[in-house]
Amino acid sequence: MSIGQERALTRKGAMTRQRIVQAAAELMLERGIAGTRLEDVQLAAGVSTGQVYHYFADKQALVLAVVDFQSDEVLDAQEPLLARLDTMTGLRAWRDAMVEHQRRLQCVGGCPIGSLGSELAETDPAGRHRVAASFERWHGGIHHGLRRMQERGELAADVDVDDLALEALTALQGGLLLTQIQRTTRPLAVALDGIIARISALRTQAGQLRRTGAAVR
Amino acid sequence: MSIGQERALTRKGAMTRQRIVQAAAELMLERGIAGTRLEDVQLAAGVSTGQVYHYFADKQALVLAVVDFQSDEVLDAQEPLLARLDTMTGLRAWRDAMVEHQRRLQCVGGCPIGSLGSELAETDPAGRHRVAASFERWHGGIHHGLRRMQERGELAADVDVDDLALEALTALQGGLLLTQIQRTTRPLAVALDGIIARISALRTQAGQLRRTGAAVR
DNA sequence: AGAATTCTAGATTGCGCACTCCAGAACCTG
DNA sequence: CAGGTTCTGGAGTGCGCAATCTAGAATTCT
Repeated sequence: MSIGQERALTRKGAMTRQRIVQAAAELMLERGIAGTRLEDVQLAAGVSTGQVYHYFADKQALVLAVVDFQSDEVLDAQEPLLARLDTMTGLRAWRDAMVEHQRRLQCVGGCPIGSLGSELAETDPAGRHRVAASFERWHGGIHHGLRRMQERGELAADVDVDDLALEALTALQGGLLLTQIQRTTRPLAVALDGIIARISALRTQAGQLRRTGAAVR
Repeated sequence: MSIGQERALTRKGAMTRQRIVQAAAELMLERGIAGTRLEDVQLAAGVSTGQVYHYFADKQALVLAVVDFQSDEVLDAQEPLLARLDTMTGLRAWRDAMVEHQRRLQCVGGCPIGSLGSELAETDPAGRHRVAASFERWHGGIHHGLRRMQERGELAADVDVDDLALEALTALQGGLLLTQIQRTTRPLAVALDGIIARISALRTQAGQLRRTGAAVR
C-alpha cells in the first residue's frame, strides 16, 4: 500500500524498527512530539543513534510512522467495540470502554490520534494528511455499525447515518480533548452519553420498544 | 486578579506588550507554539529582542499571556452570540457564525484555545490550567444561555443544562479539531447541527409549538 | 567459506533558537 | 533640568538536539 518501501527488512530489523516506533509513540503521547527528544526514544527503546537513522530518514519520518502505528493501535483496539455499534447495548459498551480507558490513564495524553493531529496540523502537511486518513477510517468504522443498526430497522430510515457517525466522532474527540485538559473523565462521559441519547431518540418506534438490554435473536 | 503584576507599565509599554502578545497569538495559531520562533514574533510585532524579554521572563511566560489573550479574544467575540443562546434562532446563529468563521480562515488553526491546550497539555501544567479555566468560562457562557431557555419554559425542566452545555462545548471542540485536520467545515457544521437537533428534541411541547424562526417577545 | 548486505554503536558535528548583556533613548517625577 | 525609571536596540552567547560519520558486528546469500 505504501509506495516507498525501498528495502526488505530482516526479521530482526523489523523488530528493532517496531521497538523504536513503539517507544516513540508512547513518549509522544505522554510529552507531545516537540517534547520528545530522539535521545529519549533511543533510551526507551534501547537502541543507538545509528539505528534510529538507519530506519528513519529524520524525525519527521519517525513521526509519520508513529501516526500510522497509533492509527492501527487505536483502530485495532476499537474494532471489537465498533463491531457492536449496531445496538444500544453496544454503544454503551463503547462509551464505557473509552471512559474507563481514560480513567486508567488518568486522562493523560488525550486521543493518540487527535493529539498528534493537533500538533501536526499547521506544521507538517504530510502528517496532517495521514491523521485525516486515520479519522476517515475511524469514521467509517462507526458509520458501518450505525448503518447496520439502520438496516435492521432500529434506526429510522431517513436518518443520515454518515452524518450521525461524524457527530459521534466529533463528540468523542471533543470529549477527549476536554478530558485531557481538565483531567476529569466527565467531559468525555457527558459527550458520549449525549450522542447516545441522540441516537436513541432517532430510533424507530419498533426499535424503542425493544428492551434495550435484552438479547435480540 | 493575577498575583504577580510587579510593576505598572507605562501606556506606551502596555501597548508594546500588547503588540507582542497579539503577534505571538497569531503566529502560534498559524504555526503552533513550537513552530513559532521568538524571532518571528519580533519581526511580526516590529520589536527588538530586548523588548520581548523586557516584558516576558521567557517563552513560556509569553505563551501564558497568549493563552489569556486568546481566551479574552474568543469569549469577547462569542459574547453577543452566547447571549442569544436561549432560543433556537440564537443557537443557529451561533452555529452559522462558527462555521462561517472557519470557512473564512480556510479551516486553518482550529480553535485558538483548544489548539493551545492540546499543545500545552502534557508539557506545561500552568498553561494547561489556564486553558482549563478558559474552557470553564466558555462552558459557563453556554450554560447561562441554555438555562435561560429552560427558565423560560422552552426547555424541559428535567434537562441537566450543565451537562447539555458541556455537550455543546465538546461538539464544538471536536468539530473544530476535525475541521482543522480535514480542512473542510463539514465536521464542524455536522457536529453543531447535531447538538442543535438534540437540544431541539429536549424542548417542551409548548416550546416546540413556537415557530422557531418567529420572534418571541 | 567468503563476499555482500544489513544492522549496531557512539563519538562528533553543526546549527537553530532561546536567552543574555549592555549601551543608549525616551519618558516620567520633583 | 537633574536623577531615576522604563523602554528600546541588536550584537553576541550558549546549549539542546537533530543529524552525520565511521567503523565494526551480525546476517544473509551463493
